[in-house]
Amino acid sequence: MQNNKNPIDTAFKERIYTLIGSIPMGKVAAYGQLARLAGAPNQSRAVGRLLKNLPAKSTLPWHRVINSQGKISFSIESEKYQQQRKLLTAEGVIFKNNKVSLKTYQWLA
DNA sequence: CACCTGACGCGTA
DNA sequence: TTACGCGCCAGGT
Repeated sequence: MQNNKNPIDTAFKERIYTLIGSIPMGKVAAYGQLARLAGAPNQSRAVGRLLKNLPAKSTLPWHRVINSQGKISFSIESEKYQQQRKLLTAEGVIFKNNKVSLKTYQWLA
């Protein structure tokens, strides 16, 4: 266990993980949206870092997290882009001109 | 220690 | 609608 870790950062991380885990299949959430729900409105980049450092063994639906433009935040040429898009398409998310419908975000109030 | 980079987002032009 | 700039800030060089 890491002793002097900042409890606030740890709590933030846990909240983000919980939120991501609560995203229903076929729906998505934006980095900034999650950060906001976790109580840290200007930390969208922190959410991105969390996912980047996410251990491969994790079962979190990281692919359901995209940016506020409704697009996947990887280069359209990258393998990661293709992988994420494939996962989303497999659960019914429709892409139109590389973007998902805004309705896809409506998984919460 | 300075400087760059990035799984972001928003306001302006 | 697309293009930039700036805020934010942990990590890497």
